[in-house]
Parts: sequence; C-alpha cells; structure tokens
Amino acid sequence: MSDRRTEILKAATRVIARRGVRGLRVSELAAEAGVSTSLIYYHFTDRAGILRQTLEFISDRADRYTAERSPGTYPDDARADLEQVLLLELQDTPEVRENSTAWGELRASAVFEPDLREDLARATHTWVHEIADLLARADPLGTAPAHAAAAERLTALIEGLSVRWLSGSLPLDHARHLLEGAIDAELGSRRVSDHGRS
Amino acid sequence: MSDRRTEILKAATRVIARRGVRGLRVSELAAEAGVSTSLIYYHFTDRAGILRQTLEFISDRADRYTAERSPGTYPDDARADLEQVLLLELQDTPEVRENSTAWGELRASAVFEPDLREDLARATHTWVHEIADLLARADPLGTAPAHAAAAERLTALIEGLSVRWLSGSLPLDHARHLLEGAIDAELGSRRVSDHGRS
DNA sequence: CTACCTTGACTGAATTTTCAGTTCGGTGCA
DNA sequence: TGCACCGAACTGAAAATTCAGTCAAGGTAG
Repeated sequence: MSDRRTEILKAATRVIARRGVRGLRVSELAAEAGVSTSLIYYHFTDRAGILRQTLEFISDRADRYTAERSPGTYPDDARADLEQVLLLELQDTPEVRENSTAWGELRASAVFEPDLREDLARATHTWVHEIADLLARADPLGTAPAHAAAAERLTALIEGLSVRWLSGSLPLDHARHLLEGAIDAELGSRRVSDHGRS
Repeated sequence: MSDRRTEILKAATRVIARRGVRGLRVSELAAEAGVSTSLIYYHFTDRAGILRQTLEFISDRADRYTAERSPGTYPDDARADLEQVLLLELQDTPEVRENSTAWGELRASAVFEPDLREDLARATHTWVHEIADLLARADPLGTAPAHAAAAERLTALIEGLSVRWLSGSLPLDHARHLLEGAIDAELGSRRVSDHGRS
C-alpha cells in the first residue's frame, strides 16, 4: 500500500485529473510523486504502461469505493439510500472531482484505445449492478430487467451530467437537482414525497 | 462553402472523430484537407485556434442540422417527433458517429481548456432549448421549467449513452432502447404506443 | 491597353520546442 | 552483493510554429 509504485499510481490519478490523459507529462508525474523519472520507467516500462496501469488502478479503486459503502443502509428507506449513493458522484470535494475527472478521461480515451475498453466495461458493469440492487430494494414491485435498465440510465445520466459540470456547462446544484428529478421519473415519484403530478 | 477554410474545418472534424482531439496532428490535418500546414496557421493562428473554431463549426452545423428538420412534424404526434429527433443522435451512420465522437472529444477537452467552454455552453443551451420545445408540444400540460429540466436530462443522458456506445461499453440497440425508456419515464409513458413490455 | 502596384491565399523548407525514453555514476540499506 | 532508488545530463524524433517568397486577381494611373 505505501509502496512507491502505488504512490506513483495515486500521483498519476491526480495529474490526470488536473491535466487530462493528454496533458500527462512523465516529468510532471515524477515531480508529483516525488520520485525520479527513472524510477517511473523502472516500474512501468513506458508511458503507455503508466496509462494502462493507472486506469486499471482507477477502476479498481472505483469498485472498492462503491463496494465498501453499504453499512448504514436503512432498510426502511431504500430510496433515500439510493438517492444518497447517486448524489455522492456529484459533489465538489477534491476526491470526487478527481475521480470523476479521471473517470471521464478514461472513458474518453477508450473511444480511441481499445486496450482500455475491457477494464472500463467491467467497472461500468459493477457500478450498474450496484445501482440496480439499490433500485430493487427501493422498488420491490418492479421487475429485474426494469431495474437493470433504470440503473443503466441513471448511471449514464450521471456520467453525462458530470462532464457537463466539469466542462463548465452546468452548475453543480443544478446537476444534482436534475439527477433527483430523474430518480423521481424512474421511480414514478411514488413514496412519501409528493412533487408535481404525473 | 467550398472555400478552403471550410474544407479545413470539415477535415478537422473528420480527423478529430478518427483520432480524437488528443490525436490531432496539424500535419495530418493538412494532409486530410489537401493543403499545406502553413495554410492552416494562416487561417487559424495556432493549434488551439483550430480546436476552438472547429468546435464552433461543429456546433453551428449541429444547429442547422436540427433546425432544418421540422417539415413533416405531424402536429398530432409530437411525441413521435420528439422520439425521432432524440434517437437521431444514436445511429451508426458515418455522419452521426463522426459528430458524436467529435462532440464528445471537444466536451472532454473543455474540462481542461477553458477557452472551449463558452462555445460549448452556448451549443448545449441551444440543443436543450430545441428539445424543451418539442417536449412542450408533446406534453402541453406540463410547466415550462419541468420541460426545461426534462430536456436537460434527456440530452445529458444522450451524451452519456453516446460515450458508452463509442467506447464499447454499450451496444447501440441497447442504448436506443434505454433512451426510449427514459422518454417514457419523463413523459409518464402515456400515449398510444405500447412497446414490448418494459 | 499596359505596366505597375497591392493584396490575399497559399507553399516548402527551415527553425524551434517539447517530450519520451536512455544512460550512468552514485547512495543507502537489507 | 544486489535491489530500490536518485539525479541530471543527454539523445532522438515528433510536433508545432515561423518565414521568405510564389502566384493569381483586381485595381489604377498613365
């Protein structure tokens, strides 16, 4: 955990979040990690290697990230639980911002680099599943396929909202508001809260 | 229209769609457009200028693209109209693929290049408005703010689905299916059409 | 009409910058 | 002894950016 290699990977995540995959300079990474350039090549052979392993690192971390939480989870208010988990992704904390940015970069890079697709698809799948489970708990009457579809929609929406937020097309509050609306739309806004008609 | 500058912009769109903003080499662009590198600098001062103006070009083109259509638009089936317009963005034709890819790249780049943000926000705004109008027609009983919010959600969802599709995490049919589901969720799935279940 | 000038589009061949990747002598430590 | 590591100079190639100058159209004065 505290080994140098992992430090470099963490630093790479930070640099990618700050400058983008395209803006990643090996020398800047070395500086950020507080190591020499040589060490980077010692551990990861070349730039592509850095990228590949960093992206793997990011998606693993994202897996753990969602897998870890679930202790509180009041069984009587599954919907609030769901809402909380989803809104977690739209927050202006360094950690979330960093993760979202890096994740977005990873997604965008995968469009042109098939190597990355497998990791990406796996991580996406894990996330969608997690949300589908929460949906099933929040809406026990729905069918499994319906939950799966809703989960895919909600997660894709979050990705869409995230980039808009990060690219300055959408204020964060508004993004959160929209996401809440989507949850209402998906769950038919039954449950306690009233909201307008439909 | 047939002037050299426009040719370069078209070529830039193609190159961006093929290699990404990251992979855009000025010399490759020159080759693609069949002009000298120097001419590119003559028209667009620097690489950043190429990107800025290409984004403008793409968004203008997208404006026209949606603005043009509207002749048929059966007033009695505004919803089908809406559905058609939205699904237009999820198609495997060279043109749509090129536009979506380039659009996604520019959106992703804007996260790190504030110069691009203004154009991007303007184009996004125009698109959202267009969809909000269609929603208003399809659901005359809803309020304007509700339509605006739904339009933002649907367009953001399309962007999210697009990247997933282009990055190989989601088959196109499935993306289209999910989008249809979102429209149902937003419009409460009233109206004639039955669709296979869910 | 025509010799001269201007101007904008355009080119090819440099020049300059930027990076990834290498090399190597050297340090500390298990 | 050998592994993990430093550091800084260096190479080489790929890009970006610049520059001096060509070419054709259009104007204009003599």
